[in-house]
Amino acid sequence: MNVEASTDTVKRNGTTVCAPAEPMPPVPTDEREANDLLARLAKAFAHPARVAILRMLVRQEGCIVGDIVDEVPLAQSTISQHLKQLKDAGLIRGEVDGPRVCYCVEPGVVALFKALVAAL
Amino acid sequence: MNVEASTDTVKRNGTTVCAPAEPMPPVPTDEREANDLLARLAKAFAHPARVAILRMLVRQEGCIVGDIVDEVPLAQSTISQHLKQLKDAGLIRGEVDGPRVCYCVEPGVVALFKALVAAL
DNA sequence: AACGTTCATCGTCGATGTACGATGAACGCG
DNA sequence: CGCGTTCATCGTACATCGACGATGAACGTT
Repeated sequence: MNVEASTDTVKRNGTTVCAPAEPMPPVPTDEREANDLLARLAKAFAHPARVAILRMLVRQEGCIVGDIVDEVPLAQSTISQHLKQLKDAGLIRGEVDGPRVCYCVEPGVVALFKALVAAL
Repeated sequence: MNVEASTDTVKRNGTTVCAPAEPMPPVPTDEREANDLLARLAKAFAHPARVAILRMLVRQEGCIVGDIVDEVPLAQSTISQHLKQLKDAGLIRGEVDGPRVCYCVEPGVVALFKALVAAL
């Protein structure tokens, strides 16, 4: 059976939305801490698939894993691994929605990354 | 014989300066290219030592490898490897200065990285 | 020409990253 | 309850990273 049950241009995510976002964490004053943090966040962006995933999440403000699997040409397990890396870096958050999982950007952490890069 | 020949608070880099900088490369219009490029640059920042090195270079506008080896607690060969990665990413440029090598930031590429991140 | 200094490269080793298929856990539905 | 869907995790295989010491190449100095 196909996924197309209700409409023909379904986006799986439907109405799933995210919990309220956290505020932006502070930029470390200590330079070594700032370096470590920037490196950790940069590492999360160090793969094209993860950049693509994060862009998707930024665009549509919450997204089901299946949507990502449809758009990124990688196996489902591989995408799940990339999502885990993004989550471990604090850049995204996953919320269970029945049998599915909705991933959302953590805008504060993205803003922190932008701030760290802009301060280079 | 020590390096301290002329002054006692020597910075090895002395008067070594960099060639004029290149302008900022264009931000790719194709999203996949932008993702690849951002991932490639982010990977260069994905290690604290490389962030520290780049910060040094930004601060003092041109730097001798020995200065970096003095400030970063890693073996000389390891630092050379990190410099190579930064160079391969296009973020820095090395110019031979007698027996030494002066590394300089490529400000256009740094600006490109900032632009790509800011556009997230 | 011989030497010391400076830096890059090589070889090695363990750790981590990336990809996949297979399996498992959680959930809604019939 | 049994079943299909959805996603995470496991196990595996290969590539790359990150660190080091040792060696080599380029250069200035003596």
